[in-house]
Amino acid sequence: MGDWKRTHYCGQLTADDIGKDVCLMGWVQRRRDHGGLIFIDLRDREGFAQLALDPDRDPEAHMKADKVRNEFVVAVQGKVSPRPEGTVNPKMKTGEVEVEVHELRVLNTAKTPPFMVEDYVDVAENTRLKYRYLDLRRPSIQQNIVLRHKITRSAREYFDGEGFVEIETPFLTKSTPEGARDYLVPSRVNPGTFYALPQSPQIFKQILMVAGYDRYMQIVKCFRDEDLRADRQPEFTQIDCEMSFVDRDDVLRIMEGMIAKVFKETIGVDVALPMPRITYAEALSRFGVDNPDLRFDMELVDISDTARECGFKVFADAVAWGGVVKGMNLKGGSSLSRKELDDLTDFVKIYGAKGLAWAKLTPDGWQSPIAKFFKPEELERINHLLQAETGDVLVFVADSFRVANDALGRLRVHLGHKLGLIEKDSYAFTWVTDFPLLEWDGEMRRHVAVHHPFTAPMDEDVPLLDADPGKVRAKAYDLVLNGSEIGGGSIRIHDKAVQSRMFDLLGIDEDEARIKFGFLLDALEFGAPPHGGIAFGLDRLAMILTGSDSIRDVIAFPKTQKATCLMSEAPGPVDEKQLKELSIRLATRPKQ
RNA sequence: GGGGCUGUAGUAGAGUCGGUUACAACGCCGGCCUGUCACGCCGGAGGUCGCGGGUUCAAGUCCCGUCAGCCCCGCCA
Repeated sequence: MGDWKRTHYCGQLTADDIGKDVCLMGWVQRRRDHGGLIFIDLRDREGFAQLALDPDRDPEAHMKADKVRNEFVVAVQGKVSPRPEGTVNPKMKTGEVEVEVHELRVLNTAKTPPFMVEDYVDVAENTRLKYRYLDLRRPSIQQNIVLRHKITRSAREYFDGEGFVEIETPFLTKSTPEGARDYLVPSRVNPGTFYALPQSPQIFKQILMVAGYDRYMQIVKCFRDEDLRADRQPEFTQIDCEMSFVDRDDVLRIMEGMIAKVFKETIGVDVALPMPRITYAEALSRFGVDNPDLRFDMELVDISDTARECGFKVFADAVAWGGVVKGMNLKGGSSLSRKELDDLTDFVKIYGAKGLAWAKLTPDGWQSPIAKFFKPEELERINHLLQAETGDVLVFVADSFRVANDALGRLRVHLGHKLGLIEKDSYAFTWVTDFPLLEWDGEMRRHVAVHHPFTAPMDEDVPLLDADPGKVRAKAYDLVLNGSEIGGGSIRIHDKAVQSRMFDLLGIDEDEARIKFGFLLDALEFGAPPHGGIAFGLDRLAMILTGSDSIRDVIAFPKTQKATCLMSEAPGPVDEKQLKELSIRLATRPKQ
């Protein structure tokens, strides 16, 4: 670079800069050699600038430009000038100007990249991940990463203004029962023992409340050793909060404000407050899932009462065995072909449904393989319940409450996309409240916490803890955006007796509770304030705000579905010496 | 653990019914070109058809296995 100092970003040059002497530094996007004149598109974080190298004006710079190739790192000094009449490029932000280069320095050469560093090239994901540093140079990914920064900046600003204190909690901590599989870290100093990387800072943030910090927040990595999905990585980031002396409504109100500020400051969208709320029970009943996508209608309708008496054995039996029959009206869906309807049947089978009954509403009534099993008045009643009109398609699942809701709920979202019911750039928020506290686990033959073991039951349901634990509702809440759970939290138990009762119900005996998180139980006995909090999934929030289909597009260095990093080749084998220091012997040799 | 999709020059693709030397595009290399901007024109190089096995006179193509990437189920308090 010599003594050169960059004066401008490439992407920020405008007509206002005409006449200025500038120094730019960046990467060569493309070189266009006209025999005489050479043009170079120079790229940096902020965009592109066209460099013009004229052999008559600056022969030495022109000669150097002749040797320049894609992705070379180049510095230039020159004058910003208006482009000649007729050569303005309206497609380019800096298309009105160019830099007349007087001097050019090649700061570094580059091998020919394995793929073009451009937005529109379609490259296999494994190639992108192996050369992640090149992929990250692409403008669209850079915009995602910068937008992610804006999210955390806005959130921190907001929380600071609301009196929150950012406090770090340990990564080397203790394995806790319940929840996801832990990532373990062996302790060298204490042979045979392990730290666990936190699945969330849950216990520590509660202890910070006991410690009197009152309002805590942290933007923090969490680790869960579970299988990956398009929106799930083994290490991910939470915007984590906890507050003392608050009830549920306090938490929701303050958190809505944060989300609204983030939306305004990242993508300029005004979020209407307060956000709508729906109970867990209502969400399940109307949408089949606890993360309803409210960008479109097409609600589920329970027709069990009609199905119970009907002549179609599949429906009647399902109800007789304690299940339900639910249906959905695909408004104007008669354009769906027989093949497409069959595909929908395959779709619901993924979620355990045994089949999907369907009926097309023609001017003559039901056109359906199952029409013959129903009396006219039964069809009439079902049509009425589903508000069916000519041109609609009705679909039904008869199964257990869980399977019918799950299958139709997922089908609803599938069809919402397939039938184009979702308006682009729309953001439908809802709080989901009143989750059940506990869920019966048939395999483990005991209750498990729906949220986590520190979630408080609703006051009016506390008596049910003994009578009917499965019926107890929790002071828990999720924030759902466009059908994606972007945050979840609860008011916590701050009373040792209730906490002990909870462990009891979870089949965690006192000794085990003491070993696993006795320190929290101890802390609860030293003046724990009423408290509660929430954690937002930063990655999912960033996905939605950037319109990304994959979580990998909003994480600088993501992992593959097998939880490997193709760039660093982690995880990898370690030296025998390292293992010995850690008192570890391998039962399995790593695959070569 | 299970289901599905994909894998062919550096990149992303075509490759018919199993049949001659595996195509054209972008990129790359060389040459020409003074207003392009996905510059243009001419020429050239570049292949372990993911890997292993099988069927066959003959396999990119068919079969079996395996590996990798992606999507999903299970899992993810």
